[in-house]
Amino acid sequence: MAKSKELKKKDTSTEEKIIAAARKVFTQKGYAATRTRDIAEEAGINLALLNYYFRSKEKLFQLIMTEKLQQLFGVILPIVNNDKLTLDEKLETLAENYINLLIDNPDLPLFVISEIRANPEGFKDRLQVHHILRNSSLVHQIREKRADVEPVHFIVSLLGMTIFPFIAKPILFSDDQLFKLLMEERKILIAKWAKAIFES
Amino acid sequence: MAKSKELKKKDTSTEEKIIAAARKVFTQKGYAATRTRDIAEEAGINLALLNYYFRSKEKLFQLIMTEKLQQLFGVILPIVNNDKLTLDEKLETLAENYINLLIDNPDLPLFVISEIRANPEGFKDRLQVHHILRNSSLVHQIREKRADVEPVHFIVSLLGMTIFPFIAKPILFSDDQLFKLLMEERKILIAKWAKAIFES
DNA sequence: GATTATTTTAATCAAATGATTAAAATATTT
DNA sequence: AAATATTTTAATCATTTGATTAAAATAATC
Repeated sequence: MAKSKELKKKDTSTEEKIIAAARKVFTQKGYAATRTRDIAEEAGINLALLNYYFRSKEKLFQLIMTEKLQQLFGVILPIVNNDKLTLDEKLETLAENYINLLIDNPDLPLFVISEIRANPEGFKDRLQVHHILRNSSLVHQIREKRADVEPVHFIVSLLGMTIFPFIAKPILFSDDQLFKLLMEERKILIAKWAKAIFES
Repeated sequence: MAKSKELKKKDTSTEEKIIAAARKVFTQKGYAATRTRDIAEEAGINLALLNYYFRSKEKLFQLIMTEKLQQLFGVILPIVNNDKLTLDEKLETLAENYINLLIDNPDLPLFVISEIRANPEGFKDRLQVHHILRNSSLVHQIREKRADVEPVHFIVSLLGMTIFPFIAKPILFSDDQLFKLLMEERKILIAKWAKAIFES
């Protein structure tokens, strides 16, 4: 059979079960409030096995954090740096792709921000934010269009309109279904509004 | 003497010192990551005395949380509900007052959101959000102006542009002095941009 | 200066939690 | 079926952490 890669073990390996559980618990409760016992239970295995696979809570956390940072920046960077895209195209693509990502990972922003805040030293270098805000293709295009306003203001507004609803979700929205609908609507709205801001 | 209220004790009472320390540590690290020993140390007293004044970590936390919720909504409600203010006046006042509040309390939004997320049950009722989003004077004015778009979209954008920079501060901004300057600038920008969004 | 109130010291608890271990049980492979 | 690998059981450790206690020390008040 052509599609037989490695069907030797179960559909999801134990390691994967643990990682999936860690992903869920860590992103939901944060590092400090997470107990390794929670992760083991969520994974459907016992604490001893968890510590057999990953030697410590910290190691498991780093794994998840690295993954989440790549998710978070993985969507932005290719767009922000793409010289082929016009400013308007960037705005449209960013809103669309970012909201799609956040609909699938609603906990992502609050998790990453909270943990970086709790332990900033460990991230200072790993973040490519400085580049996005100062040297990216996006920044240059913004400067060209509006030399009178610091580009960071525009970018923060764009990110704010996009990310904030997911961060404030626990406070602002109770109906999960409605929330998803609104966020779908929001893709076009944000692109439109971002353009309006540049013209104002 | 006319201005002698109660000069019997020190300039700041022990109780106040503890509360101030709790305010600082809780809002910086969150409930789960805060140790009562940290608070005691920050207050310059010992753990025994802290537990003598406030019988538990939880009690002290509730005190701070109540205070922070009042801060957070105390600025919004009087504006959002004020029928005397036009929509544009509301936008201007909100941006101005909210950013002033956040400059003095940069940790406020991330703290409140994180803790509500960690324990939503305890807040479901205490939040007047539902009213702000559905029945406030602001909502009515928005609906009048733009019947084609769900008002919550506008409000979320306004809040996003205002609050998000303070939430993302640990990631986006390293220079504290520069950050303050940018936020000052932002007051007028947000009001202007919010208006532009309504017209677009 | 004696009395009262406040704070510290230092020891200690109990519970929670991250982590380890060895042996038994179960599943997988050969 | 035998050999090997995986997982569970269950007990146990060492720390951390919230909380309490009684006695001593210090400060404030009368």
